[in-house]
Formats: sequence, structure tokens, C-alpha cells
Amino acid sequence: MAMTTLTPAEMAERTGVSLDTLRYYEAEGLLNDVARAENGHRRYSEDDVLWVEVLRCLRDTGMTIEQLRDYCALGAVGPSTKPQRLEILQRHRALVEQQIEERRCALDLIDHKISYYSGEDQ
Amino acid sequence: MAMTTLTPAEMAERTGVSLDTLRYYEAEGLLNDVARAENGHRRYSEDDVLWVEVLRCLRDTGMTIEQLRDYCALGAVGPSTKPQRLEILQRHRALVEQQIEERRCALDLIDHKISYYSGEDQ
DNA sequence: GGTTGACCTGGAGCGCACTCCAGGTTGTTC
DNA sequence: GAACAACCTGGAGTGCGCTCCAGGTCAACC
Repeated sequence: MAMTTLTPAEMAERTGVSLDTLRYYEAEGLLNDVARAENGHRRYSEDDVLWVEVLRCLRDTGMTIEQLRDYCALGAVGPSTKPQRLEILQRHRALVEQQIEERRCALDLIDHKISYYSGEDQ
Repeated sequence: MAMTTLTPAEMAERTGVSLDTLRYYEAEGLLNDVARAENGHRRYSEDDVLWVEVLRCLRDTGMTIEQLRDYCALGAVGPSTKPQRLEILQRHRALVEQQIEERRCALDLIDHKISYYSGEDQ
């Protein structure tokens, strides 16, 4: 069990999240128990990579840092909070579906304007 | 030709955009040639309503104020800028499609986590 | 004619999510 | 052993899109 770890620079490279943002997430409680080398430098695990990818997915679809913090805090408590976490995810899911629908409407409007621009003269 | 106009308060009500934001959009060049009553108060037209709805649609799908300003500025120049405006819309269209795709991926991930939370014990 | 309410202007302030910076430590390289 | 690179911490700064505020005008109502 070689248990590879990543340096901060490697982690940033892998996840596409900047060093500053990784530290910021940790400070905000979104990324807990990050290992340290003897010299105090962070050492990220593959699990950390996966988790940051989840964080980014939720962030990119509009979940706020505060909501993510709540979600993480529940995870830290233990399995007893599964129902609450499930509910957060279900609510967020509904939100994402709403976003898709909103964007579908936007596409209609944009297409309408595009056809106007394409059609008239020339 | 009764040509109804809306007071700022009515406009805010109709569009769901706050008074402050309407003024802000105007100051930023997103909403031009708003009529004024004799006392200097704004009077919005039905066209203004439609245009603000377009602005909101583009804003809500991630177009920045700066890009909207550019788009409006082209419109103000005249019909000669139609190709540029078309291109802006086409680029934005691609972006919105990308957002939809991104959100579809997010749904997959969320569903995956939801089924994990739903499945294990209880 | 005093008060109220809707509006005006210019400019300051705010919340969010980062992003940058100063000053310091540690480990390696010439 | 000097220089450099990678990292550390705490805290300040930034950009965006609003949002709020102070001080003022104007018309209508009691």
C-alpha cells in the first residue's frame, strides 16, 4: 500500500483549483483532515482529489460556500446525519434541474434573436 | 395610439428587476433612451419591458454586464453591426449549451450520491 | 402650508468567492 | 553558505453585480 500523496502544486494541477482556493476551502471547513508532511506542508490524498471534484461540481452549479460548509459539517458528525445530507442533495438536485430548464428557455430566446439577425437583409 | 408607459415602480413590478437595478442598467448603457415625464421621472415603454426581459435572460445565463454593454453599444450604432451582434449571440448560445451539459453531468454525480445515501442502511 | 410619497442624482457600501501579499520556514542546488 | 523554490500563515485586497443612502425636487392630499 504505497499510498501516494500529492503536493499542493500537484493537487492544483490535478483538480484545476488554485493553491489559494484549496487553502481557502480548507479554512472554510470544506476540506478536512488534510495530511501534512513532517515539514508542515500539505499532502493531499486521492480521496481529497475526488472530494474537491465533488465540491467543484456543486459550486459550479450554484451551491454556496456556506451550504457546502453545512454539508461538510454534517458529514463530519457521522452517519446519523445521512438524512439531512440526502435532503440537501435532493434540494440541490431540484435547483440544478431548474437551471437546466431556465437555460433551455434562454436557448429558445437566443435562437429567436439569432434567426432575426440571420434572416433580415443580407 | 394610447401608448401606455410604466412608472419605475410598475416597471420593477412587471420585470421583477429592482428600481436600483433598473437605474444601474441604464447607467451602464444597457437600457438606452428611457423616456421621461415632464417632472423628470422615468417612463418605461412596453419595448423597455421586453428588452429588460432579454437582458435578464442573458444575465441569468452568465453574460456579464460588460458583454451586455458591448452588445447594446453595437445595437445603438445601427444595422451595420448586425454581424457582430449575431456572433455575440452565437458565442453565448454555445456557452449556454455548455452550461446545460455541465449541469447534466452534475445531475449524474448528485444522483450517484443520492443513491448512496438512500441505499445504505435504513 | 405641512406632510407624504414617488421619484431624482451621485456616490458609498456590501456580500461573495476568491486572490494576492508580506514575512517566515525548510530543503535542495550550485 | 548563498540563492532559490516550494510551501507556510494571517490578513488585506479585488471584481462583480448589485444595493443602499443622503439630500433634493415635485405633485397631491389633508
